[in-house]
Amino acid sequence: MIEIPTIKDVAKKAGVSVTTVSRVLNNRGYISEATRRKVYQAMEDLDYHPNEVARSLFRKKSNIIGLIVPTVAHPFFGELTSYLETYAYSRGYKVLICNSQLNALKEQEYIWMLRRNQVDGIVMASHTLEVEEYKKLNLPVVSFDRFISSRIPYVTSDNYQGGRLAVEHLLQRGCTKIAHLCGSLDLDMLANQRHRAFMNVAEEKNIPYCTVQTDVNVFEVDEYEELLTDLLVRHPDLDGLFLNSDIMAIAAIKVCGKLGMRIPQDIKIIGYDDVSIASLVSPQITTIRQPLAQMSELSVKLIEDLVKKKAVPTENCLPVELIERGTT
Amino acid sequence: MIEIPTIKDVAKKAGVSVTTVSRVLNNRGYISEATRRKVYQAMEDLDYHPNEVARSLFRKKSNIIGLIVPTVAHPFFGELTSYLETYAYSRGYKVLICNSQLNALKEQEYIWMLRRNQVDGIVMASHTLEVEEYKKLNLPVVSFDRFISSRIPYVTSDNYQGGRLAVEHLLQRGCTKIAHLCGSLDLDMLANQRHRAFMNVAEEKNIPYCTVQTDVNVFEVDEYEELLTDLLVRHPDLDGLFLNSDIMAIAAIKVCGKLGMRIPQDIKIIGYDDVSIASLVSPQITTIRQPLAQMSELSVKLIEDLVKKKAVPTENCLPVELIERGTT
DNA sequence: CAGTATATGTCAACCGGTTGTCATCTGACC
DNA sequence: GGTCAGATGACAACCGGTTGACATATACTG
Repeated sequence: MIEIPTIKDVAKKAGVSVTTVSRVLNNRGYISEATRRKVYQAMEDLDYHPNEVARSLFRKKSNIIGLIVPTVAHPFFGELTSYLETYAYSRGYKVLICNSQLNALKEQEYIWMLRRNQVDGIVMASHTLEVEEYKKLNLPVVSFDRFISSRIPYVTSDNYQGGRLAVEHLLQRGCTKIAHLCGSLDLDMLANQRHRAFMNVAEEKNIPYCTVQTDVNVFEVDEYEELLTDLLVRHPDLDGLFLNSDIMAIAAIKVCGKLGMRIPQDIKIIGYDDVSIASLVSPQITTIRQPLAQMSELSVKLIEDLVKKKAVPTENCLPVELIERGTT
Repeated sequence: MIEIPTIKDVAKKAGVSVTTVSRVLNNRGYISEATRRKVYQAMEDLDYHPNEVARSLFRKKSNIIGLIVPTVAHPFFGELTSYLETYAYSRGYKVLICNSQLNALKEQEYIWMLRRNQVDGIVMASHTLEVEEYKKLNLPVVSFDRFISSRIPYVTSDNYQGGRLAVEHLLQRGCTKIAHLCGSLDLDMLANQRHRAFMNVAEEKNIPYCTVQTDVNVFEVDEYEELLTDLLVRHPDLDGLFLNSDIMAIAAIKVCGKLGMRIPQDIKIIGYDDVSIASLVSPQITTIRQPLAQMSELSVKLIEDLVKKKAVPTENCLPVELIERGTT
C-alpha cells in the first residue's frame, strides 16, 4: 500500500501552494482556469480524495445524520431507512444506522456514540428512554412518531385519523365485533392515538371491541401469532381485526387460516403502514398508508433546519390514506 | 447552547494537565486512582464526550464500516444490515449505510464518499460496477456474494448446494416440470450457481424446465408478478417453481392464486433466503435458508482482519439449509 | 499613472485530540 | 544517601485540512 496522498502532495504535484489547492477545493478566492485545471489534474494523477475527517474537525460539521431505529430488519423501518438515507444523501448527508432493539441501554449508548462522532443531528425512531434523556441532548434531534418536548420537533402521520379510517372501514364492511392489536399503551407513543380512535369510534357506533397489547418490544414478530391465537380462541365471534402494522396483519392472516376462518368472509383484517409486502401477500392487505417517503424527507429537512438554527414547527403531522384491498 | 467542552475544559476543571486527561482517557502511563477519579468527575460535571472526529484524524482510523446494499427496504438486505450493524457495534464499529438502488453511478459515488470519510472498510453487497473499479480500491473490502478478485475476500453461502437442494426437493415432491426465476445471469453473481445447479439437476433427472431472468434491477418487486404471470400463462403445465428469494415466492403465491392454481396441490413453490416473513405468510414458504447472521458476522471479522493486515481466506462459503414448509 | 480586480504565495493559527520527550517531585527500598 | 518506580506536568509536533492576514505581481480600466 502506498501512502495516501494529502493536500500537500497535490500542491507539490501541481506546482502550487496548499492554500491554492484548498481554494480550488472550496471554490473561494480567485483561481484562474489554468491553475484549477492543473490542480484537478494533480488530484486525478494522485487519486487524491480530500479527508473528510479533517474537514469535519475544522468545520465542526460532519454531515452525518444518526438514525436510531428498533431494527432495520422490520420492513417498516427498513423502508424508512431506505427513504431517509436516499433523501439525506441527495442533500449531502450520510447516515449512521443504529439498531436499538428497543433496548434502553443500547439506545443510550448509541446516543452517546453519535454525539462523540459529532453527528449533525439524530433522527430518533426508537423511544425507550425517559423523555428527560432526550431533552438534555443539546443537539438537533427529530423524533419519529413521538412527542418528547416542545423543543424537539416530531414527524408523524395522522394516527387518530388512521385509526378512525380503519375502524370505520371495518364497520362499513359489516363488522359487529372488533379487536385492535397494538403496541404497549404504557409508552406514550403517538401511535396510541390509533387506539383512542379505535375505541371512540367503536363506542360511538356501539360496537363491542377488545384490545390486545404486545409486549414493550413491539417488533418481536414471533409474539404476534400467540397473542392473536389467544385472542381469537377467546373471542370466536370477532369479525374484524385492526392491526397496528402490516406485519401483524400477515400474522393475523396466518392465524385465521389455522383457525379455519375465511378472510374476508368470516373475518376482516386491516393493517397499518402499507409497507411493500402488504400488496404482495395473498390476500392483499387492506391498510392505512403512512406517507413514509414524505415523512423521511421531512425528517431530514427538519434536521437541516435545526442545524441552521432556523425555527421549525414542533408538530409535523402528515395525512394518511385508506388503501382497500383483499382482506376486508 | 453552551460551548461543547473540550479536553482542555476537563483538564482545567479537574485541576490537571491535558496530558493527564488524555492518559486517563487512553489508559496509558502512570495515573493514580485519585487523579483518575477527579478526571472522571470533571468529565461528568461538564458532560464531556471525547470528539471522535479528532481522534479518528490522529489515529487514521475511524472505526466506521461502510455498507453498500441495493436497498435496505428489501427484507433480505434489511436483515443483513441489522445483523451486520449489531455485530459491528459489538466490535466497536459503526455502520454507514448506503443504498445504491443498483445504480452504478450511485454506487461509485458511495465508494468515493466512504473513502473520503476514511471508513476502515467497505462491505459491498451491491455489485453494479466493473470488477476493475473494486480492484483499484486500495482499502479493505469484503464482497458479499460475488467473486471480484483473489485479493478481495468474499462471503457467501453455498449457492450451488442451495439450488440443488431446492430442485431435488421439488422433484422429490413429485414435480414434473419446473421453472426458475432468478436475477440477470449476465452479471457474474455467485447466486447464478443456483441456476447452474437447477439446470444440472433437472437435466440429470430428465425433467423439463424453464428459466426466467429479471431485469438487472432484481429488487424491483413490481416486476415479479408480471414475469410470473407471463411464465405461468405460457407454461400452464408447470408444477414446480424455484424462486431466487422469498419475496419472489410471495409474489408467486399471489400469481398462482390469481390463476386459480392451488399450492401445493397444483404447483409447488420454493423460495430462497428464509427471511423472517417467509414463515409468517400463508402458506408458509418452503425455502433455502442462508445463514445471514453468521455471514454478517464473518463479513465484519474479515474487515477487522484486513484492517490489521492479517491474511484472510478469499473464499468464505457458509452452508445452507432446506426449510420445509407449506408451499411444497 | 493611479486604482482596482485578478491571481497566487507565505505564514500562522486553528479544529480537538494524541503522543513522545524531558523535567520534576515524592516516597520506598537497599 | 543513592536509586528507582510512580505520578504528573510542560511543551511541541502531528493528524489533514481551512482560513484569515498580508504581501506581491500582473493586467485592465478610466
